[in-house]
Amino acid sequence: MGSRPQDRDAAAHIPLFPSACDAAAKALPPPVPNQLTSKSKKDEVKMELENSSLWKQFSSVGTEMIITKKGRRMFPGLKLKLSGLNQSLRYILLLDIVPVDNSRYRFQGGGWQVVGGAEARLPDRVFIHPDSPATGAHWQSRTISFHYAKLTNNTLDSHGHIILHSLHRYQPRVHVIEARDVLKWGGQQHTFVFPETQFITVTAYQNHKITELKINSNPFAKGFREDGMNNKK
DNA sequence: TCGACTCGCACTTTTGAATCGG
DNA sequence: ACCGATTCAAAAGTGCGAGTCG
Repeated sequence: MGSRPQDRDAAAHIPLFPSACDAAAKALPPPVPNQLTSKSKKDEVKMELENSSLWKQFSSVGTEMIITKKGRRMFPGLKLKLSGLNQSLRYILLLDIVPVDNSRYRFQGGGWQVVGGAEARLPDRVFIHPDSPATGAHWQSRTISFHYAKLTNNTLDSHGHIILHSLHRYQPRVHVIEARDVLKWGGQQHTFVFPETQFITVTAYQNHKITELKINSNPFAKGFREDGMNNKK
């Protein structure tokens, strides 16, 4: 490990906000309505999902995300590349996760079935990327990762984690907000949605194929791989 | 009774402080 | 005094499975 060169210019941004909190969600302009998608702007701000192939691998099986009381990271995580920003302007990056439909699901017969209506929608929480606000140059010079964001099923959560209902289908969204003045977020907004990052929340994996994929691709789960140290037989 | 959920466990990587060498 | 590399222990991220809850 040792030196991490990207820490050096971490001072180039001013950490003004906690990574996530309700207050920040309220201070925001209302979560951007869907009409602003990446393709709709003519100034060509672009976002690319860097680990798209991994996401698609999961998506083709039916991505499941564990949610826990204390908060669980997403795997795969969102790894993004930004381009088309003004090098010297400051931007804030946000992650939010919105319901895809009004249904509750159950895994049966090898697939996901709708078994009823969704739970009441909870107050939206956003995850503010810890580098925010930072210059366009900063965002464009590296892979942007939201792996610090955590998901929880605890509706009373006080850690600022994103609160979701189990067994519901969700779609992550990333917002890029121009912040000319750190206190005024009124600038242009861009919202990016990658359909392959859609997932269903669970408290325990339902589809064994997803478990396999996670074990084989998440380094923390290495201990469960068959070729790993853990095959005690 | 049963599906959804919780918790402790073994195993893993990551983090960060201390130490060393030049 | 400085800087980078190395070491090492603590912290934190995994799925599992037994147990709990409603």
